[in-house]
Amino acid sequence: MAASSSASPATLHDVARDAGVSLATASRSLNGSTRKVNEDYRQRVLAAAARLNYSPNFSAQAVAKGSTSTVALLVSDIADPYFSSIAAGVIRAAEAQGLIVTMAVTERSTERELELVRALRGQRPRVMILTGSRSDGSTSQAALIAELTAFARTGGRVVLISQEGLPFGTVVVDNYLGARALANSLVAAGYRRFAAVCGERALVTSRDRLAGFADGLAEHGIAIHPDHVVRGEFTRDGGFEAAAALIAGGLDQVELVFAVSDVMAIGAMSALREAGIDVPGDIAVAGFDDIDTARDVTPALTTVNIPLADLGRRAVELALSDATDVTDVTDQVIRVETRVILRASSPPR
Amino acid sequence: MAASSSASPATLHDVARDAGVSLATASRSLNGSTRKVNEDYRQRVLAAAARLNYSPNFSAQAVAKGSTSTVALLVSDIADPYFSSIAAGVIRAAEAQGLIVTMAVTERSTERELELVRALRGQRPRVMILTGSRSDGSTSQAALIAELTAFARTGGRVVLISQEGLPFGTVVVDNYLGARALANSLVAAGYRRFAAVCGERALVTSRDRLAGFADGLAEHGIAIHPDHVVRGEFTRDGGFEAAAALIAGGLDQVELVFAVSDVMAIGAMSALREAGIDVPGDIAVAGFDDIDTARDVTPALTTVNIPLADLGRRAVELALSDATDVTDVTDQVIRVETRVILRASSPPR
DNA sequence: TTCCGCGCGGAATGCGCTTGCCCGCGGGCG
DNA sequence: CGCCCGCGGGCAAGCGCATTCCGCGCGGAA
Repeated sequence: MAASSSASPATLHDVARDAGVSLATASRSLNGSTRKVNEDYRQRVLAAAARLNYSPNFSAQAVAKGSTSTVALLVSDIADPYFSSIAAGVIRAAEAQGLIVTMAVTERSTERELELVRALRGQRPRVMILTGSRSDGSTSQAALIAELTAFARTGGRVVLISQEGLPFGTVVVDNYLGARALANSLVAAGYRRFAAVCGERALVTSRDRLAGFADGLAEHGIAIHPDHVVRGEFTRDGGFEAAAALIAGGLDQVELVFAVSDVMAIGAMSALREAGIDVPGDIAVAGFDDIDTARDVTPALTTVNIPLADLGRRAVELALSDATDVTDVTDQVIRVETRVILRASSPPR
Repeated sequence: MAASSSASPATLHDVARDAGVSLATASRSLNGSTRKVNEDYRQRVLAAAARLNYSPNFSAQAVAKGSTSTVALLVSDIADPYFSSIAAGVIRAAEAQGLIVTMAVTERSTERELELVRALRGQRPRVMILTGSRSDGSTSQAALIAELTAFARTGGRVVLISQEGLPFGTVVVDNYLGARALANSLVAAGYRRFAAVCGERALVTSRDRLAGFADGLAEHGIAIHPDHVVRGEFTRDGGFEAAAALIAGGLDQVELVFAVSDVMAIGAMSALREAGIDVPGDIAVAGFDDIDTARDVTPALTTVNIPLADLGRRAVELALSDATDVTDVTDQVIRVETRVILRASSPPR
């Protein structure tokens, strides 16, 4: 006692000595290998481990067996409910398999994403899950793919969430179809004049949703006036600012504002409220994602449901499923369904 | 090419051979040790590394130098904005120091928390950050402390967020004072009759906030009727149900419902709304935490601000600050300030 | 010209652990 | 009664890397 300051952790060697057995036996007792070990010995080892408060060194184990049991997860912004829900799904599924999750945040920068992938590769994770919308036209895109490919070729599994077309396992949301269905529902509810709050032009997700929505409207001969399509960051504040711009530009007869994500929709609602515009009295709003808070804002937000936690869960399942030591089953695609949810923010007209 | 399937990653050895230098030189070139290495050689090594797409094996590095550069973070529920904001702060601060964050989720179970701490110890993280309210009276509490102590004694740093009294570095929020200040502000705003929506009795955070609030009211000779203190899970749904119970029990002349957390407050607001009770027309609401969505609900939620991301940031700073190889500077306490934020959910009466 | 010291590359050691392999022992079968 | 086989303990060889120490070569001082 007392000497306290910073001893080093007990090693397997210590345990073995304390139990009076060999290293091999200690190792085999503690994580049951294929080999059996005499129950007496096993108990002795377990007791010694407990006595010494032994905790196996994962790094050493990883080095020795040449594989880890970690999952690396890359998200744009963990404070964003969209990502945190997905992360929750990933973590839950991973922990169920005894895997540990390491997480990194790109802050929506593709350069940073590349850096992080490079860094995470050093962990030799079993699985690497990337989420967040791809931006095409990014210069680091090619480098990213190269890095991921290198990782995959050395036995790593890559799964992308919500971004199609890359040669890896993928869990996608049908943004286009979901948005189109939403548009149809809204037209059926009596809306005719729309505005849209979008993310930056390069963001595939934003673009797909806008396209789906526009096409849905087009089926009914309705178009969104170009002036009524505004853009901002793919965040709550981006939605706020875009909506503010929209208001400043004059919303004419706009009846409903479609925001390409719930967080943007919520920002937009705040902007409308601040401008003294009543939602849904003066103008209706709809979003996309069905994040938890969508039902808690007032009026509750009409949106398109995505089973977010499921996205995460299925991503790890997809990653782990591959017993198939494959050439290119690697680019499997799981498509999850969306569902239009009409709430008070878009009452029937 | 083509052979594709699962080669093993390039090792430092490969790089050294490819560059025609020794292992030592390669190592020194790639992560600049104290020793200098001839610029020519260095370039050769760098080139070889790039050519082979080399990525250093962190596990091996960890084993070799006997220390890792990871931070382990334990939260109750990553989808809860309270925790995800803290996590965001932790991750940002950790990444700024070149540390990798591994995350685990306790799902509010103390047994699970213990298991996870045990597991995470195997990672030999530099720092372990636990967040989430302590529940006293838990049987695993002692075992948890033992585990953490063992970890700390072997050189690990433990930091607790928002839970006082344990012999480790701690970042605390003054829940009591914050709630008391809130009570004072609300009384000043003209409120006199209160109800409270709380978490389970054992949750220290919930208890402190309720106590502070009650004492704040007591300063003005006001008390909360025991029937008007309801309990539920420390979640959005818990708040919803507790408020529903409150409503069912009859709210008499209650003017304001204080929920001990914003998520519970938001649940409570939903319950009130569903019961046809107008907020704040019929009844006002206040919460605690100032999560992002507090300002986006309607009416915007009166609450007590906690700089959540800062909590995370300061936790890692505290953990890393200790150059002091100490006996028990380890139980340092950083106290962060709270700030009452009055919003539309509690207009002056 | 000789010697010493310094700068820097390389061989070797070790980190904590897993696992292939050898070997001793006991039991079943011929 | 002897042989063979299988069970299971232990030895030791790594896993990929950092780091210590050794030694070589070169430059400057005497």
